[in-house]
Amino acid sequence: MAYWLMKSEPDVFGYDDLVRVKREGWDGIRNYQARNFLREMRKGDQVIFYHSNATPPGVAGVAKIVKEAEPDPTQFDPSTKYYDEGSNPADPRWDWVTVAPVKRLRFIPLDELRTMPELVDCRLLARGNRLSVIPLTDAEFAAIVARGAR
DNA sequence: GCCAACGTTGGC
DNA sequence: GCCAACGTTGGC
Repeated sequence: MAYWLMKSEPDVFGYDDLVRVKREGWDGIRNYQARNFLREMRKGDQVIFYHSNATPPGVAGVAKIVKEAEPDPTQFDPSTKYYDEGSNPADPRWDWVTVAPVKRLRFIPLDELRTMPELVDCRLLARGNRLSVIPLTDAEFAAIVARGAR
């Protein structure tokens, strides 16, 4: 099983929203590196749900992959801000995965994540990091879950 | 292929 | 609202 961290802006879609809707297509990924990670995800992989652009930013809970990558329908929908006129329906450029909630964690603010020795090498904390889908090691995932269980 | 301009992300 | 980081675009 693989582990991931995915960012979402809680003003748009937060962990509470995931709990409410029970499963959600993770739309709007428009970065090739992030897309390639989406394509590596397998059903059952565990995901740390991170609130970005929030006050404060931080980890909100655990989710899981319930459906593997398939074309993100918003790329073909001009009414959404994720529309990509350059994407060919015969060979779609962007994918989404479907996620479901697993467990809410005690909210772990970014400042606290920065104090965790297990996360010193995590891309989330790297200067200038903007990637919204990040692979985690087993140890990083376990440390975050343990921290959020306190 | 280089690189300047531009747009976006995301913390603060 | 500001700005650092960095990905993308497009002229050459």
